[in-house]
Amino acid sequence: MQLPENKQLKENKKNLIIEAASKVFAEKGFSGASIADIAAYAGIGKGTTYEYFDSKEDLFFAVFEWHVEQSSQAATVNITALGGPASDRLSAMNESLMNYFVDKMDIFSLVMEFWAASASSKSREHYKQAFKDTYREFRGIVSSLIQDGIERGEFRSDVDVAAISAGIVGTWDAMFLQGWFDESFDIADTGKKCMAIFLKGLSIK
Amino acid sequence: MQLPENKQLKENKKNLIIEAASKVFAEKGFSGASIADIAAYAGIGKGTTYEYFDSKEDLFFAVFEWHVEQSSQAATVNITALGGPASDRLSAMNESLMNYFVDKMDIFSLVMEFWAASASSKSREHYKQAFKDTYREFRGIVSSLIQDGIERGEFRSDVDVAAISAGIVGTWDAMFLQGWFDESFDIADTGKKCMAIFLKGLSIK
DNA sequence: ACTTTTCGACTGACCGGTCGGTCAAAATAT
DNA sequence: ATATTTTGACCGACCGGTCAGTCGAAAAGT
Repeated sequence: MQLPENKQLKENKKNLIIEAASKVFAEKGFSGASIADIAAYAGIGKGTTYEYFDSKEDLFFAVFEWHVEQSSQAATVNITALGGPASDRLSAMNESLMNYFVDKMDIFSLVMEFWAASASSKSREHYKQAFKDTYREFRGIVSSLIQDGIERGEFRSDVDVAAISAGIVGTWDAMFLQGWFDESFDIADTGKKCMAIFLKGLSIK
Repeated sequence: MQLPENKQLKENKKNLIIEAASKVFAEKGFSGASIADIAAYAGIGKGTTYEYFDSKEDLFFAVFEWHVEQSSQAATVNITALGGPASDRLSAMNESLMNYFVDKMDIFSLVMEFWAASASSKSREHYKQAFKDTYREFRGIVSSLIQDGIERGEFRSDVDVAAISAGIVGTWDAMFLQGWFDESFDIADTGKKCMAIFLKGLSIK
């Protein structure tokens, strides 16, 4: 089979470019990074980039999707299988996401570039929609866990599940934002304590 | 007195430019906005802009400081005077900030541009420092309120005040982020409910 | 041989920042 | 009161540099 092999190669090079672009965009921002920079970093010619992506915007969006995919995996890994108390699973999810991002704090600058793209890029609506879906997905996962906890009699049933889910998901953004600006801010520790407060508020007593 | 009147005029025009720049930057982002755009929007010549600001970067930073000032006022107004229960004052602060931003949701795109500037602008350290200070200020205000509540016997004393403050302050960012992407997300309502959870977690019982 | 992929020189649009000229009003002289 | 000079805010044409995207030629693959 040649075609798949061909496709495979294509796909590999595409990923190579995306990873290079990810680094360079993270370093210099969307506007600050030039296609020439990215191509040089990837060790290819400038023109080659355009064999795989139609435009700079297009490449940037591909980088975006790639990272959405990655973090979505970090969120769900180790959680879905596990069948213990809901509070344990929420804590596990919390820890998994914290660790994922603390490890790659350097790419958090990209997240801010993506947010900005949702506000003023040419394809802002495209980014907005993708973020909207992603946040919904994350809130959905948390909601299910909370709902499960309620049904097990672990959590109070008079809480607004959607609101708390938004709060918990939001706390992740919040921790990274504050950690980004302040090196002395302990992201993982503060995140854990915030989760504890949420769990205390949810607890049946 | 001639000099102050002169200064006054200067100051007025500076503000005029800042406000125009604020609109245009919010609309098109830092890179997308041209000085020509901004000058046209302000109804002045391009060259005039440079009588008041050294560079585009400089102007953008002025816009940033202007908004930091504004939101800082929105945070503290109605709170410092009031002497009721700490939980009431926290709720008041929550509501004041929510209302301030919900009213001017359109400028939230600027916030994201500022965040991005802290990551990849030429003067990223400048922005980072300013954000660090601002977040510390906000966390400080919340901390004092919580501390006060603990001393009044309103709140439990075995909580990590700094962590909860970070959580509460972070929730504001979080609500606006999620509201930004999703029109059907009720920022004010969800914010209120999250604050309620935090207060429940803090409550002496 | 010929097809596919890679490449980087080139182009044209764009834009930040400069600068010499203009003009109205303030200061000064008569 | 009127004429003359000085000032500096204001302007936009212009310059120099940058960079996304193109394209034809060279290299690699088959």
